[in-house]
Amino acid sequence: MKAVDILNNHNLKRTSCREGIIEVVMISRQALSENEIREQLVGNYDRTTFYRSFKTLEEHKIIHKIVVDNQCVKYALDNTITHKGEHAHFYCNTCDSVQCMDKVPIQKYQLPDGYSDIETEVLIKGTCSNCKQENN
Amino acid sequence: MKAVDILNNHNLKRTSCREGIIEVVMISRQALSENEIREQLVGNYDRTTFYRSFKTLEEHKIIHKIVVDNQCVKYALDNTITHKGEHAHFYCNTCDSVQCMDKVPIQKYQLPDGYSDIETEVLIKGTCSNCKQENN
DNA sequence: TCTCAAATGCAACAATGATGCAAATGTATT
DNA sequence: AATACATTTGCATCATTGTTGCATTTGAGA
Repeated sequence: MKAVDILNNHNLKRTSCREGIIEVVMISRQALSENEIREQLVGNYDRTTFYRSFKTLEEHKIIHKIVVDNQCVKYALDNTITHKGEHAHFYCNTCDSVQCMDKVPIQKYQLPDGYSDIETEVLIKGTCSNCKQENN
Repeated sequence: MKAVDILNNHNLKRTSCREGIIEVVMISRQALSENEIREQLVGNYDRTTFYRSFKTLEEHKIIHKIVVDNQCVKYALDNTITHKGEHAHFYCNTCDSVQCMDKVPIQKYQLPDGYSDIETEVLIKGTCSNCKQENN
């Protein structure tokens, strides 16, 4: 699926900023921060445009946001595009990267009476395979 | 355990700001934001002092931070004080409250080869028991 | 090509995280 | 109880991020 098709499917205008963001996020194996995405984009966009593009893409479930700590926000393609289901996220303490763990499904949690869950976010922090190798 | 004792145990100076924060957090059944804590404090402290107090208390594992979305940060007593172990957090979409689910332990996730986990954060979003009742 | 809603760029503001430094304060010692 | 010193505070200041209003520009259908 191409970025343009995704935009069309969602009745979103094809603007170079949106198209660029989707393409960058689609290629990357890791979730990317706003700045990491900006660096890989061809055009130069105003911060507001960028911000609003993220918001739009997120609202249409084309990308999803992963918040590690406050002040550390990353974006990745959404499940509805990748068709890989709900998954845990991994944050590497060493290289600060964030990855969608497509093979690690979210487990079910039993809540006390009266509580109902709609969505569960799992963030696993540790050392990624890349950084582990470097220690050997 | 009193706030003063906690500070002493960690070799931290007993300042009214730190003492106040611990007391407020200790009493509350819910995790509280910076502003919610400030409102309940007697004294009036500079924002920087406040910020640095949180940082110190967090570093000494007296309180812990729960990040819901970026821009939504709450604080609660840490496990090392409550002795209740690692637990999931619950965020109520309706009333915006955050609670430590002491009875909901973190489950183990099987990671791909090469990845090692140090810590797992689980945030369950939904409707809390209070808000559910109100719908009846 | 024209039209119009939608998106962009710019200005501006709020909230939050963070640091340097002088003044004030907590605590151990005398 | 007074002193001394390291720690903490308050203030100024700055960077980053989230957010909104508005005039201009642009995408896409007629």
